[in-house]
Amino acid sequence: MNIGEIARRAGVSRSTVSYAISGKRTVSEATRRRIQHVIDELDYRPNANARALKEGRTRTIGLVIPPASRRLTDMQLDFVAAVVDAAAHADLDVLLSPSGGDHDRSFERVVTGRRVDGVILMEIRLEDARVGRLQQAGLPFVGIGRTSHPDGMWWVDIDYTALIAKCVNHLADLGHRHVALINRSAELVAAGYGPAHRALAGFKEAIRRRGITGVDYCCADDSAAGEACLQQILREHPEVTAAATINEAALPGIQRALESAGLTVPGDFSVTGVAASHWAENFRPQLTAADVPALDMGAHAVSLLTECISDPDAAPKHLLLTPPISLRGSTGPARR
Amino acid sequence: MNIGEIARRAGVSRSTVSYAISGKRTVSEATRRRIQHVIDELDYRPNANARALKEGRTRTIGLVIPPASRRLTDMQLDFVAAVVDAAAHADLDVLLSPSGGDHDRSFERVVTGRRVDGVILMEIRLEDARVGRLQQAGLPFVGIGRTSHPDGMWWVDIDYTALIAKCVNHLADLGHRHVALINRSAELVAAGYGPAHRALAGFKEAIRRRGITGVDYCCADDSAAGEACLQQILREHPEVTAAATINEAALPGIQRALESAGLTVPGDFSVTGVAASHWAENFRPQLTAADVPALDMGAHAVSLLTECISDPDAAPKHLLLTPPISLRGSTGPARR
DNA sequence: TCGATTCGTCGAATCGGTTCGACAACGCGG
DNA sequence: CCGCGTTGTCGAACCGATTCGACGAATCGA
Repeated sequence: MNIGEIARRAGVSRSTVSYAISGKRTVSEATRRRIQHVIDELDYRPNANARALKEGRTRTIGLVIPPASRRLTDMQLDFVAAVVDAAAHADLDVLLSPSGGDHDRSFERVVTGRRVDGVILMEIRLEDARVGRLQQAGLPFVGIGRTSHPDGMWWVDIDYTALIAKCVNHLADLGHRHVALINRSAELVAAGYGPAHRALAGFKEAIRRRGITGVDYCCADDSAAGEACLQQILREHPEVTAAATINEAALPGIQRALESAGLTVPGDFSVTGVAASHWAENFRPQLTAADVPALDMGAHAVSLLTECISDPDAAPKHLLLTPPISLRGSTGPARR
Repeated sequence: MNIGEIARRAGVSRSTVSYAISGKRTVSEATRRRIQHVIDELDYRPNANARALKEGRTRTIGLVIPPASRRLTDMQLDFVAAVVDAAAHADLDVLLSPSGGDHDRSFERVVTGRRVDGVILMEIRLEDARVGRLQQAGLPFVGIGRTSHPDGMWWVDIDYTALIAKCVNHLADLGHRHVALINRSAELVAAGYGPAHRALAGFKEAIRRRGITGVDYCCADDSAAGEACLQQILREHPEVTAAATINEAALPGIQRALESAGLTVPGDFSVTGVAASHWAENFRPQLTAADVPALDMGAHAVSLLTECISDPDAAPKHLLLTPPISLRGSTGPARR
C-alpha cells in the first residue's frame, strides 16, 4: 500500500504516480485515470511521515494548553474547540501538548521534534520562558495572550484592561461609589498571568479616574471560592455595592453568597465582568458582561499562524480584541 | 542539525550516533560522551518524522472528539484532559481530530495517513460507521462507549443502565412512586447515542421491577432547556416527586424551575443522576449522584490502547465502570 | 523535411533517521 | 603463538514519499 505498489499496478513509475496525485507536472489523461483507478481500488493514501520528511513541513500545528491537572476554564475550552475547528477547515491537524512548567518533555518534543509547522501557545504569562524557547528554536508561533514585552511576537489577546475599565465606568455611571474586583486565583497572579494583572491594572486606573474606591480580591476558580470571596467582601467592606469579575467559575458562588446575605440583584448589589456567554446566561438575572469571542479568537489565531508559517520573516502581527459589553439584567443604580 | 552533522562533529559515523542515542548496541564510554557533548551543544533532537518513517510507528495517538461546533459536555472535557495527561505520561503525543459525520477529511487523514499508532474514539453511537472504518483500516483503537455489538472491539464505558437503575432504586427506597428521567437531547437519542439509550433502558427496567411509574423526557444540553423541561414535567405530571438525569448541563435550569415552582429540595422534590462532580457540587443542596470517573477512564483508555497497539491480535479487552453514587443532600423521602 | 518545442514519463537523488552485516582490534585460554 | 569470542565502529540498505534532470516521442513552424 505504498506508492511503489500503486505504480506497479498501474504500470508506471513512482514519480508518475506522485505527479498524478499532486498535479505538479502534466500527466496524460489516460494514465491519470488508470492511476486514480488503482488508488481508489486500494484506498491508497500517501504516508504522511514520508511526505513530511521530504517536504520539510508537516501540515500540523501544535496547540500548547495548560496542564490538564489544572481545570481549564470554559473560555479556554471554547478556544481550544475553535482552534481545532479552524485548523480542520484549513486541512491542518492539531497536536495537543499539555505544558505548564517551563521544562517538560511534551513541550520539548513539540518544539524540537519537527513534528509541527507552528505552534499556538495558550495562557501566556507576563514572563514566559516558553516564548523564548520557541523563538530560539525558530518555530513560528502565535500567542493567546502576550508577555509584558510582546513586540517581537505574533499574538491575539483580549484587552482585559479596557474591559474592566468599561465595567467600572458602567458601574460608576450607575452611581456606585464603592466597587470590588474579583480576580482569578492568587497562584495565577503570582505566576504573572497576564489577564489577572491587566484586569487589576485596568481596575485601579478606572477607579482613580472616576474618583471612587475599589477593593480587589483573588479568588480560586470554583464556585465555593466565589461564595467565600463575596462573603469576605461583604464582611470586610460592607460599603461595596457592586463587583466586577473575570472569574467566571466563581459566578455561581457569588450568586449564592448574595442570596444568603439577602441581597437582591441588581437592587441591592450589581455584578458585571467578563465571562463566556453560558456563564453569563446562567446567572440570575443574566449577567451584564463582555462576552469573550473565543471562537473568533481561535479562528484568528489559526489564520495568523498560517500566515507567519508561510512568511516567517514578516513583521509580527497581532490582534487586541475589546468585545462589547452586553447589557443584561445584573447591574442597576446603586442602592442608597 | 541532523544526525550527519552530529556524526561529523564527533568524528564518528551516523550509525554510531544512532546507537549512542538509542543504546541498542554498545558504544564505548569515550565516544558516547563525545557524541553526547556535541548533541548538548547543538541542542539536537532527532527528526520525529524520519524516525517514524523508518520505525513504522509514530509514538502518537489520535483522539477523535465530537465536532467542536457541538459544545462538549464537561464530562467529555474531563475525559479529553485525562487522555492528554495520560498520554503525556507515557511519552505519547496526541493528535486531535474533530469528527462527527461519518465522512470527514480530518478523520480520514487520521485513519489512513499513518500519522498515529492508534486511536481513541469518543462518543460512539450504537451504530457507528467509524468503528467499521477503523477496523477495515486495521488501525488499533479503543472506544469510549460501545456500539450495540461491541464484541470485536476494545472499549471503556460507563454502565449507564446500572447507574440509572441504582438511582431509581434509591428513589423508590425513599418512597417515591412517580419519577422522571431527564435524558440528553432528542437529536442525540435519534442519532443512537449509547448513554442516552442505555440510561433509558435502565430506567424503564428499574421502574418495572419496582412497580412504580416513570416518565422520560429528552432535554437539550443547556440550562434553559433544563428549566423548560422540568416545568413541562411538573405541568404534565404533577404526581412526579423525583427526577433522575444524565444531563448535567440541565441541572442549573432544573434548579431554577424548582425554585420558581416553590418546591424545596429534597423536601418537595428529589433530584439525582449522573454528573461530573463540579456540576453536582454546584447544585443546592449538593446533588446525590454518580460521579463519572472521567480521569480514570482516560487513563484506562490510554493504557488499553498501548496494549492493543503492542499486540493487535490479542483478544479485545474492555472495562465497564459502575461508579458509586455519592449521597449528598438532594434526595429525601417522598412528600406525602 | 528538418530542427525546435512541448508533452509525458522515467530513473535517481534526497529528506533524516534506524538497523543489519561486516570487520578490525583486542583479550584470553590452550 | 594461534584460534576464538567479544567489543566497538563503519558502510550500506531501507522506510515512502517528492522532485529534478534527462530523454524519447509527438507536434509544430519554417
